Amino acid sequence: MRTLTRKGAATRQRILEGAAAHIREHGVADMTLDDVLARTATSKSQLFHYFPDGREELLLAVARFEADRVLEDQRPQLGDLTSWSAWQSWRDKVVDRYRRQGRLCPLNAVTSQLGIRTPGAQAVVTELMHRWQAEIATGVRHMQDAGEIDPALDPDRAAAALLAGIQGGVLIQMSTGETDHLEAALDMGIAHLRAGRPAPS
Amino acid sequence: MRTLTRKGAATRQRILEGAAAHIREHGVADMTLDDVLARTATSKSQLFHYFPDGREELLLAVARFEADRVLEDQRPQLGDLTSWSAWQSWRDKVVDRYRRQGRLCPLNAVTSQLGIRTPGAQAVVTELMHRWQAEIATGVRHMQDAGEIDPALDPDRAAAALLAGIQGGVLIQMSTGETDHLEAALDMGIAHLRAGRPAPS
DNA sequence: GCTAGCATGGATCGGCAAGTCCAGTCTGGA
DNA sequence: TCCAGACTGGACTTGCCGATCCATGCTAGC
Repeated sequence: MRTLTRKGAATRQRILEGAAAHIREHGVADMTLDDVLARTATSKSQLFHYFPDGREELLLAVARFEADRVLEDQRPQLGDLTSWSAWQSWRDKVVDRYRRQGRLCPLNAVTSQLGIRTPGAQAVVTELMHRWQAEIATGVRHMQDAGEIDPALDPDRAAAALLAGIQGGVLIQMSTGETDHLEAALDMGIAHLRAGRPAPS
Repeated sequence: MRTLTRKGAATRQRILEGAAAHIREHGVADMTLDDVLARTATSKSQLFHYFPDGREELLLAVARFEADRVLEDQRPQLGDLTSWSAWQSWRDKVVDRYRRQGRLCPLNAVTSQLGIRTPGAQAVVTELMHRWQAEIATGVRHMQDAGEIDPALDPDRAAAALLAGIQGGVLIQMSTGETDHLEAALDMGIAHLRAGRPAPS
């Protein structure tokens, strides 16, 4: 696997995306390697050719794939939280993204399947959370610089709380199918940011 | 299984708690029925005698078992959120509970394993969330009656947001091992409740 | 103390799915 | 054009684990 021909890279990608799609539709516990092969018109030797460690390596690759999507799906709003209307528009995008996704969170599914024994999976999630939180915190700092948020507020801690609310909202949605909690958490988080702002000069 | 003798009930309970303990230690994917049997000194026929639908029924029972623990572990504080110091003490108890529990959340593990195809698992979680949210909302109403929280605030929505923060904080803890997000979410949620309170007469 | 039916032990089955292997094909650089 | 090595197909092995079954112990009410 040192060198991949174009054809090889395409096959690898097809397997990866096929696995991701299957997981999004049926969950990870139901995913068998043969399912992926059938869906992607590939054979077992190919799968093990591109993912020598088999199922585990494939799942980890899916986790990375899905983790990348999460932040991308919030662009460009996430990187540009420089006005209250931008925050609102980001909030709407997040809600919409997860509403579309439905009850199944592929990333949570994969990581909870890989579990403790695979530190790699946790690293993927941890890094995602750090990047996500950092981007939110940047937005908070922007608003502080603009005098819209109390400068005494700790941006990282505020971002952490907001991120936790999002994660929990999505988690609850996985059971209830409703985005009420996600929306409430986002609205409360943003309201809290606005509440403590200095009086307009 | 219509009637259980005392001995039978004890065996059933032993299997249930053994399974729960194994899941808490090793995760659900690693749990095999033989593991449970070995740990509880029982035999396969007993397991299927008390859980005729086998693994799935056992996991569902574990989910219920763990769900009950969650709220019980927050007593008596959760049922008595009638002063700010009570809220703070509840907050500390929640953080402490999840810090003890460590990276593995048995309930999340079990439900994400049972997944979509078992509506029962989702029902267990959904009901837990409803009860939890209702108890928090009751606390909010108490504080509103006491004039400590803005009466214009929607108690259910505030409770939903706070609950989402908790869930997300715990979820993030499962990857990072840290309770920072959980604490930030709780603190922000409670701060938000206090922030909008009417000026003391 | 008898007996109906609950409780237990453990051997065995059956199937599934991960992973291996080898034989054969295609690709691209020299 | 040639060939090393990348790519592909699919049968096969292997081991695990959920589930079944039946023979045998035990309990509890009468």
